[in-house]
Amino acid sequence: MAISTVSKVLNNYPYVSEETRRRVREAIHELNYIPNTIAAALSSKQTARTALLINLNTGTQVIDEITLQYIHGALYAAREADIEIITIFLSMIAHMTPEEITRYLQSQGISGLIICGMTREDKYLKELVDSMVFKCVLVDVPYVNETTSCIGVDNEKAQYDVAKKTVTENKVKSVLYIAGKQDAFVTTERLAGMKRLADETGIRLFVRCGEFSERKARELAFRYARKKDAVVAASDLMAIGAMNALIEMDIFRPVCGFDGITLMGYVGKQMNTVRQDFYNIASSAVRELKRLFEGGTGRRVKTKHRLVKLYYEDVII
Amino acid sequence: MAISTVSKVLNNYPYVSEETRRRVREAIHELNYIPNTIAAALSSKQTARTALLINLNTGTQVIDEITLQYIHGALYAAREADIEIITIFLSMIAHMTPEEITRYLQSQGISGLIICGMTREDKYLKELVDSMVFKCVLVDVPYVNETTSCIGVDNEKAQYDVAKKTVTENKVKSVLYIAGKQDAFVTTERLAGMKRLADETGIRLFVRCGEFSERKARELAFRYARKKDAVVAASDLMAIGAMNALIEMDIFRPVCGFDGITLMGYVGKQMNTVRQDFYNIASSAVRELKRLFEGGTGRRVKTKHRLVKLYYEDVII
DNA sequence: CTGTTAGCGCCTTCAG
DNA sequence: CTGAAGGCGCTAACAG
Repeated sequence: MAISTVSKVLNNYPYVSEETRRRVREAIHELNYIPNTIAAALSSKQTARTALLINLNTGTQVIDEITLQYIHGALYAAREADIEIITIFLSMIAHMTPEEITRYLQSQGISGLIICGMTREDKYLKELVDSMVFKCVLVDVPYVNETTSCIGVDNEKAQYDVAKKTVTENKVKSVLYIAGKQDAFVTTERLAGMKRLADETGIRLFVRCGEFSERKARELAFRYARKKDAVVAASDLMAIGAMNALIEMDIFRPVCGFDGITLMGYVGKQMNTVRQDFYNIASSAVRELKRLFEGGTGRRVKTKHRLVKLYYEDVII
Repeated sequence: MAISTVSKVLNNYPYVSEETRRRVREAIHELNYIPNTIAAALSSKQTARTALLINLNTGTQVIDEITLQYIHGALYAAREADIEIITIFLSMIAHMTPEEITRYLQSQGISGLIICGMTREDKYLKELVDSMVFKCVLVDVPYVNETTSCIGVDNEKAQYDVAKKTVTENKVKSVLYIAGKQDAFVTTERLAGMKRLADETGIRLFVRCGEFSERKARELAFRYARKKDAVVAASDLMAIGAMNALIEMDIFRPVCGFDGITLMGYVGKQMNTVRQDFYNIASSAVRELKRLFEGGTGRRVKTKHRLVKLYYEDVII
């Protein structure tokens, strides 16, 4: 039995008789043989090692939850797809030049990147992506090139859908829309969804920026919600802020959010929201990266979203 | 210039003249040479690859925050210590037998483990640790053997310290102590700290199990807090629950927690708490593992804790 | 179908 | 102090 035959069995190559295959398996078992991935990688010039680049800029629990779901989804899918992923926090490479980063990653044998939480401020990431040295998948950032795909929910449609549900369920005529951060990628898209809804249904739209801040949203609701029929927020956190304001003012307005996060607290109300399923987005990202590895060209992938009602009374820990 | 000379320069070997060293460095720069970690690992039978095993059993945001801090701290320290870490969620291996897990890890060239979030239910992990195939560092689980160290705050002392602070600051005579889960490793230790405090100061201790649940703690506070001078909880989350109860009952009692997590909400009160610094614990774990790699034997490491006052009004996101 | 033979890119003695 | 040579464990042609 030759070394190479074993290799063929291990890698499920054709042209090995069932008999030999069986005997090899047996021997492997007897000898408690443990294949060495490192050597295999070296020999085959394995080309699917990828780095999961994670931005950890804010330390809020909501972000933490989302981040962790990204990591979890990506690692899980990677195992399924049999590609090796190493996790890297952006803070660990943010001080390096794009060239240094490239070298660092290449020395690790990395040829693919999945980037989560990239913002407009991360110029060096943009350069990294544009150098086209790596196959990239950007999560929640609408940017594409030859070797780069992006993935995320269809923010425009999702915001449209969830707001429409709220609006039609409650015969709403005017809406306070609490948008996200001015320069965020998603803000524009979600706002566009709201505008389309306003055009189609004729509701009056009143837009203010909530900065993705619970407190800010709360203040905005205090000032403007009374005169509107409903509040639509571009994130669950802001929706919670608005809802707290409504409760304090002791008035009822339907509220809807985005994200579908698990929250802790005593809000005790329900609201419509978009569940993005970060876990699934990350695993889709891995699959999309695999497509790129196999020669596919960059494209935009929009994942499905679901609309759910969250009842905050139920999620007290 | 021979291949081997370059290798020597790269690995900072002695017996290379400064002149040659300089010339090699220069050439490396000119040629934009990128060393291949994979090959290096194969050749040197590198022995420091480690797996970070993470338990993700509960999906609460508090747990997520802690988990993420563990991951972050470990990855960061690993980079400093120049050891390679791969992240693995326990859910990905929980269905395997210890033998399968061992094979899986060994085939990846892994010889060290850092285990976060292990509970008494994870029997297969215990077996894995006891097989002594890997060098292990257990985070927050007091168990040690020849090749296994454990690390974490001194729960007994920390609980003692923070409660003592609260007790002496407020001239307390009786305390409601809301303990954690019955069978958790940390519960016993923290309770011991409280008992010592009671013995030393003569305060009356009234103990109930809060299961690490905000809701449960709230209920307990409703029932018992009125007749006590202060509430000490074995976690911040439970402290928040208790505090909410106090607010609803409109009575004041000093409250203290554990963990030092960032919380969201409108509790608007302050409380004493133990800041555990999960990030630091994880990075200490990496350093401890390095010690094991270098031939050290298993031991228990207690990390320092700090006492802090949290003002929840300030941490609204 | 099975076995032989080169490497993969680097580290590590061991002579010069 | 420098260079030549033999692997590390595996894969990938290529001959049998």
